Amino acid sequence: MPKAVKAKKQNPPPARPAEPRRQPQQERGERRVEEILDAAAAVIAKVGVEAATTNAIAEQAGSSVGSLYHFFPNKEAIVLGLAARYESEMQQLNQAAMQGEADKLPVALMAEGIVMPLAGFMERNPAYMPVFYATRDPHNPACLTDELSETIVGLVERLMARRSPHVAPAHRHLQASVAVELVHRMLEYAWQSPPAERRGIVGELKRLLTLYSEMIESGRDPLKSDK
Amino acid sequence: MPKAVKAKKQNPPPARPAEPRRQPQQERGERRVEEILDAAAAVIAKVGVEAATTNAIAEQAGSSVGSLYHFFPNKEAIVLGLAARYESEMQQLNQAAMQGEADKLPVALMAEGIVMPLAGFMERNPAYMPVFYATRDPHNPACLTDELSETIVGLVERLMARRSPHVAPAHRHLQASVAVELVHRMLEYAWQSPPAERRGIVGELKRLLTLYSEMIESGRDPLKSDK
Amino acid sequence: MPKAVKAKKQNPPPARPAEPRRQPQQERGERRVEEILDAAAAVIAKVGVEAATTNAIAEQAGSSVGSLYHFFPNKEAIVLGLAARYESEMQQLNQAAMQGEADKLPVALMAEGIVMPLAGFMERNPAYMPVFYATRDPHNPACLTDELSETIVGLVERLMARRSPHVAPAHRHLQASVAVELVHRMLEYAWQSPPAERRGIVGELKRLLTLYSEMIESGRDPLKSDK
Amino acid sequence: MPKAVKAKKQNPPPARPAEPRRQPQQERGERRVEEILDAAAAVIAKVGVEAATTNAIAEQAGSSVGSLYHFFPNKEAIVLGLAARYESEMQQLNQAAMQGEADKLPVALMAEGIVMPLAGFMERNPAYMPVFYATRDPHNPACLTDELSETIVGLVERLMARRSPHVAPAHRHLQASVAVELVHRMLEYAWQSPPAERRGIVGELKRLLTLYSEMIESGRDPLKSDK
DNA sequence: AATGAATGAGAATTCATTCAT
DNA sequence: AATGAATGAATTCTCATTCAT
Repeated sequence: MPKAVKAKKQNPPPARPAEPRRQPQQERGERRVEEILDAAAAVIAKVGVEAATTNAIAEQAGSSVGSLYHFFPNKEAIVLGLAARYESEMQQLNQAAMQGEADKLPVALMAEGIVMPLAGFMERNPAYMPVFYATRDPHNPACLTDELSETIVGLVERLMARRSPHVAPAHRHLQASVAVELVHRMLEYAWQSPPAERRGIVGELKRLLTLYSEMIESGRDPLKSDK
Repeated sequence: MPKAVKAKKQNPPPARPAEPRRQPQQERGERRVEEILDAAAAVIAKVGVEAATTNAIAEQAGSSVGSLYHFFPNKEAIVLGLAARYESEMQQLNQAAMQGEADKLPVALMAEGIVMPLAGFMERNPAYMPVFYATRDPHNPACLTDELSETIVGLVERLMARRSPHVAPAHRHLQASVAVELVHRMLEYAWQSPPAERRGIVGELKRLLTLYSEMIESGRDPLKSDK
Repeated sequence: MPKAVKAKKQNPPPARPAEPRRQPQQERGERRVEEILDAAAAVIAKVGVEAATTNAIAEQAGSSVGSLYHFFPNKEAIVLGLAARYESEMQQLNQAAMQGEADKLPVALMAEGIVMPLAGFMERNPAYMPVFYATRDPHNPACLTDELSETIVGLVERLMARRSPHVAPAHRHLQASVAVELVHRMLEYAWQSPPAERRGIVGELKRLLTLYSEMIESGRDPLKSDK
Repeated sequence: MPKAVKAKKQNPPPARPAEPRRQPQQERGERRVEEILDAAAAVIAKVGVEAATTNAIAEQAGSSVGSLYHFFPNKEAIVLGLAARYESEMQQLNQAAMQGEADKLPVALMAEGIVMPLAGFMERNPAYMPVFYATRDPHNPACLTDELSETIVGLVERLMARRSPHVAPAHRHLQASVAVELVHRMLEYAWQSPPAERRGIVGELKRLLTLYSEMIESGRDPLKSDK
């Protein structure tokens, strides 16, 4: 008798607000929050988001669960905290890549300037992808849909607006989103692959991004072009 | 001597018993295996791989856990069973798209012929992406690295060999892999997005694939191309 | 392709997680460890080792499974913890029986002094035998081979060395082991028998031990003794 | 809140009669019963009584569970069936050892004649000890208390009656029981020990049995002898 | 008789979260 | 604030036994 499947239900139903239980005002508190996020990143890099237990994170932080729950209302909040931290770092990287001379750079160089810093970021932050994926997974209660990359997409849109002012805004939004996802997901692929293959994959990604940018800036639609 | 005693453990390595279950010997059994996989797909589509419990799957199959474990040694095997089923369906789709006239089709049409059937497949099989992702996640014990897509990559390589015989085999392998992942991951993105946006994303994916194919067949490297 | 899929499995050898639990850090924790062992002894005395469930033990301890698993990595560790506790109690009993005047006591009195305290111990610790047997059963994962009684055998050997210095050490080890097992197993028999018969069996055991000691000390081999 | 521990309860409460479901009259049925017992012995020798599953036994017998349950009402009955088979073999061995010339043999030779055939029996029947122990374990539902060895004890008593007619019958029963258990349990010890040590242990057992027999036949009580 | 699929209660173990100290 | 013990629902998996074919 096929019945409705129960969704996984965690112990009590913790009201979803999930904002940090208190804004740490003392420096010690802020340091602790950072230590916990560092620990969470380390644990998540090792075992993934699901398998990262709050106890493991606390231990890695040289602390105790109880202490951890002083600063975060639940595990989800820790993941979101990490996501927020990553977002702001990413933001800065992207800002750097998309400002000033980026407006007039040849597309190939622009692609290089966007992809390589991100590749470096992923190399340095092995927990980024698991966190990113968890916050995108519609089955995950901590899913952020896309609040996370919206700001980055915004950056890209603005860069595109400067380089290709003729494109309709709605279309531009789509193309910016696709470009952002293209870079993200192919970098994820690169880092899921054996290290020896990464360089090659990243190269192809740069080519893809260059081709896509050329297309946008030229206004050509390859699906219709019969040249 | 009030001490928490350490277990000796680590005896032999019986990880989990996980003995392969007997192949179904009666027709009824084969039907059951299919029903269980169907049920697993339904549950996974609803709640994801991690949250899909064996009990929920059994219930959805109108069966009991015991019966499920009669055919599958553990939950992981169910996911892998689904993956295998998907792979063979995918294989057929791709084979259809890459045979015969695909050799001489214009790239845009070839891209269309590859992307659209896959998009339809994903539409019909909402559990495909969760399963695919789980079997790719290095943190997941059921991770298959890439046995799964190797055969598809092989198909693509052969198509490419016919259309662009000049490319070096090693490079061709890289490009085929990248093309397969591009399609996969961007389709995943499309299906993680609100339905209204899917058509647009799929359109951009077709453009990306077309551009990439053009690049390969023309032998041009956009990273070096003189403006 | 309706096949029961074989799991790949056999990854690394993580048998069971079974990480040794943290030593209790607070006084409360030490108390809990003792309570859990007490509860385990009570439950095992009632239903045996196999049938003693962790939930039953936790309940008997007035605790919860989770708490139990806070201190013991698995059920096996609880049994081993009990075994260790018993061993150290036994050690003390034996030490008392084999020191000082035991060196020159007539064999019959020595046997009395060894057997009776152990009989009392078994009377007071009805879980001893089930635990002892489980830790000796080669089919049991918690089998300790004989680490457990080695220390007791050592005590006996030393007593024998003082009383019968002429015996070759290798032979002495054999005889000490046999004596220890004789006492153990016949006491087990006594406690598996109806209470009314115990006294008689224990008496015969004392006779056997006395005869065996006489034999050792006299150097006579009854298998060769002339009629 | 310490509560009463629930005893392990197997699925339905199968009425304890547990006699073979049918007396196999056809030869084929008898052969099947024997095959199943052989299979059970093999499996039990490998994994022990508790871990021997009915499915494993059926498979080892080249049969199916269903078939197995045609001949035995439950697992317990299989173990008891094995026990009965062993008992009758043992009986014959003992009968051979205790007849005719055993009446006048020197004790050392009598001990030899009793111990060695049993040692050979245990060597040939590695499932004997697990089965024997299971049917003696008061926590085991298949516990037979001592119906099993009663007949053997009877044999010994009769031998003793012929060799030492002066002993009071009640005392003789005790001594016969103790002698039987002595041999049994020390042989069990020998077979739980590494093969290299067995010969030595069996030798000591023969000495013990000889000493005990000498004591009985001489009427001397070593606990009182001050000689 | 034989086969093997079906059942489901029950066992071990985990882990997010709370609470006493 | 910090610590770590306590909780217990939830999950995976087992296995004796029954049943349909």
